[in-house]
Amino acid sequence: MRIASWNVNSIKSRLEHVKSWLEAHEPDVLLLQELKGTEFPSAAFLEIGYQSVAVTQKTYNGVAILSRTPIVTLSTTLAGDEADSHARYLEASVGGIHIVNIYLPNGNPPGSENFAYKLAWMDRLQRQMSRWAESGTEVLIGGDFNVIPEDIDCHKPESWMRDALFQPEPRARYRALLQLGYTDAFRSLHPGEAGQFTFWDYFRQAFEHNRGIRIDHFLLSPKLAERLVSCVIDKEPRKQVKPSDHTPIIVELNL
DNA sequence: ATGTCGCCTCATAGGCGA
Repeated sequence: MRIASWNVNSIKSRLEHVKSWLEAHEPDVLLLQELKGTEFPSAAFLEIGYQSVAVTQKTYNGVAILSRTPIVTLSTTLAGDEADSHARYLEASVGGIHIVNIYLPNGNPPGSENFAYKLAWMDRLQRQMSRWAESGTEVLIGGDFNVIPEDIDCHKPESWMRDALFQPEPRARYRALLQLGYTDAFRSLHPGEAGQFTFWDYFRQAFEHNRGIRIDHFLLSPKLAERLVSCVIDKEPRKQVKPSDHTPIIVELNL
């Protein structure tokens, strides 16, 4: 089973990019983040053989799961805050696999209300992942985590020192997720490999110089991690005209 | 501080979020 994740930075602006990528790669499942609008073009994806479930809001955020087989929605909200109305979480069962798509808050600037919301969101995610670990629920969590896990995951730590994605607090929380027994699929298969990024700023020709960060991740529960075959970043979509600032990451599991 | 996108509106320019 191949599962991909892609922050598209507006599905309206990126519909043709996503469709052509799906037709070329035919993943079983695609997780999308940052849809940026209430309209989701489910009919356009159905035409090319993908069913979909989307959680949307006006202007901001938004996540969707696309699949060639039926999707059973389990939850559209992350537990722990009834007042949180952001469209950032979608939990589903697809082909017998428990899949969670997240768009973790950006949190900039550090020290702001946004930053506090990010940390609280990560605490809620940790509690949920802890419950799954305790109950032995095998689950894959994928998406835009908005966390640069280690120094090796950015081109130059100095450039990200003042950014929320690189602060000690979110990084400590990301490590805490791993300590619960989850595996960072990409890093486990590519230990010590530098220069592997999923996001590059639009400005200053960041992509051309490979000045990026690795913030789109797949975390696997123990038994799924045993089934991990490959995890690759496809840089090709980032080279296209009018690209998203993120590019897809694809994980393969032998089920 | 800046760079560049995409969205929205007290809309055709500017603010916000990323």
